[in-house]
Amino acid sequence: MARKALRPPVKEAVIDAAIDTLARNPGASMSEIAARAGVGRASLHRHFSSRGDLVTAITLQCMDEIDTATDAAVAGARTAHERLSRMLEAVIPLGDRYHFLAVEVFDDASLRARHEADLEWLASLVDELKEEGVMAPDVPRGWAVANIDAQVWLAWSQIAAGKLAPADAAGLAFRTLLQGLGRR
Amino acid sequence: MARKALRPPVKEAVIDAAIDTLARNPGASMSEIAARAGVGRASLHRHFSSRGDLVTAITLQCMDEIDTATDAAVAGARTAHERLSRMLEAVIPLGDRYHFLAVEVFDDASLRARHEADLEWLASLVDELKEEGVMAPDVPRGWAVANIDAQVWLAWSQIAAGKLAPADAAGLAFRTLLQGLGRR
DNA sequence: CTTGATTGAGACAAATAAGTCTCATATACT
DNA sequence: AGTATATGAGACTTATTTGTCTCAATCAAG
Repeated sequence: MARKALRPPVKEAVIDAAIDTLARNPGASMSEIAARAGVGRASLHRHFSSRGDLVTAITLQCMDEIDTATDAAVAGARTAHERLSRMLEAVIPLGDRYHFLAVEVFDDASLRARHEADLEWLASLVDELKEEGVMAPDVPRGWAVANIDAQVWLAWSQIAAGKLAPADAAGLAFRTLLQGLGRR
Repeated sequence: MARKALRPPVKEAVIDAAIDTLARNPGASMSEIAARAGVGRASLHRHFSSRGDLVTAITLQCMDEIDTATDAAVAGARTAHERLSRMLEAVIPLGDRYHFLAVEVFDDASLRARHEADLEWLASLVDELKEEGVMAPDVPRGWAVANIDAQVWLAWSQIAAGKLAPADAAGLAFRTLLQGLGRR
């Protein structure tokens, strides 16, 4: 049953290490990333020509992962209310990816555009929530979007800090979003 | 009535410029900060021996400003409910200071300790809110604290982006905290 | 007006990080 | 086993940034 000891996939290790490292410190050096990936520094440049390339590739990968997970989770849902809930359940476990996106500054124009598109998706979800009477109509669109974004970010931060059980996170974020922290 | 054209206070200009610049880009160089302050780069080192010194000084100043503003605003309030409201009203206009603190990583141990103390103050406010029946008792302490923190951060971000009127910000944050974005 | 302090500008060395290249080694594939 | 490919380690150059220093100009105060 012993699997042959395959050569570890360097590129994936680098991507994971970079997401992890850059999420904690956006100014981390290539050496730090290589060290965390358990890889020689030269190998980084074999897969990504420059630091900017690496950051762009990682950003795109994170966006893809989040979008894919969101689409799959939201697929069968009938109401926006349910879509919001399922989206949180799906995305919060990907918090490290999400956290990276929040920390990273998009210098690339196409990345900014892509991010805008994701925010626009959230904005139309907000509109639907209002139509369903689940969300108060007088809440500004941008405010609602920013709050949904923030809940995902917060949830993962608390999980990563060991202050929140992963199983509780999405439910807590959902409740906080719609009902706040107030009584009842 | 014409005031004598006094030499502009360099140190204060540097501090303001540093807060502003570092809030947007924590990795900003001393040259960038000097340029924004309209000051020679050498003058930065005349007032702050190293980059670390500057960051520490600014961090402390931001903490002091926020604590002072909070204490003054909260002074006359009778209920925790009112203290929360007044705190938001006082701190959100200092958002640039606050934003800087959120972005900055505390490498200095004493700064970390000071920040912990501020969070502890929030935590006891949370406890009081629960005793008053304003906040749901089953909300985890850390979650509540993180959410209050996040609302201040969010409010200022939206203001800075021109998406939210400064006059509406604190009220919106307060309502969102206690009632969420839900209807009623 | 004179004196002393502060500043801006620029030169300079040291440190750090990015990117390139080489070479010996290890792995995968046939 | 034999070959081609990928890796790790290190040397090296270049660019950027930090921190120091000097000097002429400016400003404030007596």
